[in-house]
Amino acid sequence: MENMDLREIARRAGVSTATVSRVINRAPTVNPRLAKRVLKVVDETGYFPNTQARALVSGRSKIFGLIVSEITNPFFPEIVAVFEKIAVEHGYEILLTSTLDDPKLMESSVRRMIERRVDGVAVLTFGMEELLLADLKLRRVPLVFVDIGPPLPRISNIRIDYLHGIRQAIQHLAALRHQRIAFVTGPLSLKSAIARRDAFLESMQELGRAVDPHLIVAGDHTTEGGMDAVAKLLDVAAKPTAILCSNDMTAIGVMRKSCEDGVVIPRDLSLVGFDDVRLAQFMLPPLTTVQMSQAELARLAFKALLADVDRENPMPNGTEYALQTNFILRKSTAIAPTR
Amino acid sequence: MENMDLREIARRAGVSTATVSRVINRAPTVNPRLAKRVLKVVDETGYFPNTQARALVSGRSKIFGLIVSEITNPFFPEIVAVFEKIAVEHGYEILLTSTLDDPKLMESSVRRMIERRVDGVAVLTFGMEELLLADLKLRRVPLVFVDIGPPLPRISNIRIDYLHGIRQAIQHLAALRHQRIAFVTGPLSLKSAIARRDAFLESMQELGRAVDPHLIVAGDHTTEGGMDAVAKLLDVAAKPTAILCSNDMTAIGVMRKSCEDGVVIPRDLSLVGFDDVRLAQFMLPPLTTVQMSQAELARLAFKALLADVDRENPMPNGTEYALQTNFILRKSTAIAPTR
DNA sequence: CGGAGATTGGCAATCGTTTGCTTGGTCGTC
DNA sequence: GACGACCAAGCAAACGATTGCCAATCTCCG
Repeated sequence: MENMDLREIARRAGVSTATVSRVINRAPTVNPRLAKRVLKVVDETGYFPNTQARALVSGRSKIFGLIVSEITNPFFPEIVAVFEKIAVEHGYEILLTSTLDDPKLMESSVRRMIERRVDGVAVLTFGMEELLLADLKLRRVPLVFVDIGPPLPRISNIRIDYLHGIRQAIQHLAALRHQRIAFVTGPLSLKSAIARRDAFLESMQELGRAVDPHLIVAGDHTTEGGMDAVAKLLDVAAKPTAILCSNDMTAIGVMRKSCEDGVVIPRDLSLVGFDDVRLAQFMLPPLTTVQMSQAELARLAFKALLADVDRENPMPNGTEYALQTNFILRKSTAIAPTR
Repeated sequence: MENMDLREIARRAGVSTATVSRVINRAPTVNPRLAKRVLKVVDETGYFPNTQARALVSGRSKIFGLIVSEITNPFFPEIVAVFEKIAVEHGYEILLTSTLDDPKLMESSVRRMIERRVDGVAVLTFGMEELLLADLKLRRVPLVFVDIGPPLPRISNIRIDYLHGIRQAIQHLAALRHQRIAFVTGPLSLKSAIARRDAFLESMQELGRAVDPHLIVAGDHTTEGGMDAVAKLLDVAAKPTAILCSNDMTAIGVMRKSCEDGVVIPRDLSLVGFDDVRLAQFMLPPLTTVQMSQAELARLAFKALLADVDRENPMPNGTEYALQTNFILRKSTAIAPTR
């Protein structure tokens, strides 16, 4: 029961290991009656094929790597969950690594992926240095990035339309008569953080609004960063009446700090997040935010990888996928306070 | 560069594959000068050993399974992060699966673990049916459970002292003159949910308090469950002035719903959670809770697994580890309202 | 200088599959 | 009735490492 292998199954069923292998892999060339006999033995013995042996000879590990920046950031677990679900449905496992945006860890992540011979890697770090991926590229492993992948065969990109949702958010705030709208950025080492900031600037410009540079402060996509940002913003002479944050964690930090300082949201200050983390709706007040669907992102990433694996002649410039962002109205914004 | 194997390294270094293997595995019997020469070649070629081939012959996959109930519950990502970090430090990878407390998924989880030949499994679902683990037991894979593992060789248990923290919480509420203290349970199919409820009952009894059965309502460890629970509790004739929840997600749901109903925490209602999820401190008001350290739990689980792997003659009744819980005072409790 | 004992490194079997090639048998067709 | 086409099943060679066993070399001492 414990140490079953192909050979043993073959012996018990009175066939060769080749036949058993074919039965298990549903090869069409095997006589149904024989197949049934073999399957019966497989069932009775509780035999499971050894994935490593299989991987060794077939050259396919049936593992996809998934690199995220930080699993404890609530944005990612949802992605992991969906990606895992789909992967399993397709017979894949996932090798999950967190980089914490630390180059050392990125390198170790990539190394781990190569050692385990993954069949593809989804890089959802929103800004990882491409350099470190040289190794992966070299090995012709299919890759999928968010926004930053180079146009090469077997490398896909998911292009995120940050502007769409952010523009809606800004228009919403403008309609509420907010004159001084601040923006808390993410770490500017991340391409995606820059893209969000730029989408903010562009949206403001579209409305003919000048942006006071004092109203753009740097955060780091953590709650702590959000708290620090508020401290800076409310210290300014002309305080903002609305704040847009580069992600929800930042916004949650802003809420927390404002509350401590006696600033009431949304009465005194309107607040908009970004990501639409599941918890956003459970904040008090429920957080208005820009949604970037985590489930959809995971689906696209998997689809991209699966499309490139087994493909003999891949697109020479890779494939592109698009993901929309959308404004979600909840309760953390209100008409601007009159002074 | 791309297709390096032991043989090729051996050829280039002018030695046999056996020697290369020994160098890589730091066998003490190889001449240091030779070793240096081999390592140089390994470095130059960017060679990585093939883990599957290694696993096949050595019988050790260097993978630990990690079964959690739901990765999107903020309690778990922290565990995953710490477990992963330690695992990597020890040369292990992790195979993560979520069961969503669904028997079908539990079975598929176990099957996936066996197929990939994991060297051990940490079952952190807080109440998985033991039945499904029959397969794993049979294969002599080291296992670690929370509270519910049977006393068998290579099976460890992490015993959680729910009572300690919960007793502190109840004493705190009693000191604030709360007469009517309610409890929102988790899904009672989980052993851990039962244990928490029992700890609540025992703590109340210690203080000579009778518990009104109407003040114990069923939740399901989700925010939605917490919201429903409040609806039931505040509908009762003699409303509670304090609520203790079986986990933080439930407490967050309670906060949300209370707020909607105009009940102010902590003025009108004191609230205590359980788990001490990182986000708890960012709630408004910051959530008072009972801490069960996720990092420590992950550390213990890994330690338990590592201790049992490679061990020739394991403890006949398994090993036990203990994890304390502790009361964490924040801002969601206050003196009972006088009516 | 010779031989015992300790090192060092190579040969080859092995792990559990997949799969190209071969073989033996069945069937249809002329 | 013979021949080729076709199908099903088996043989055996990989895949890329580890490791037991043995042979060669070296060391050291009598």
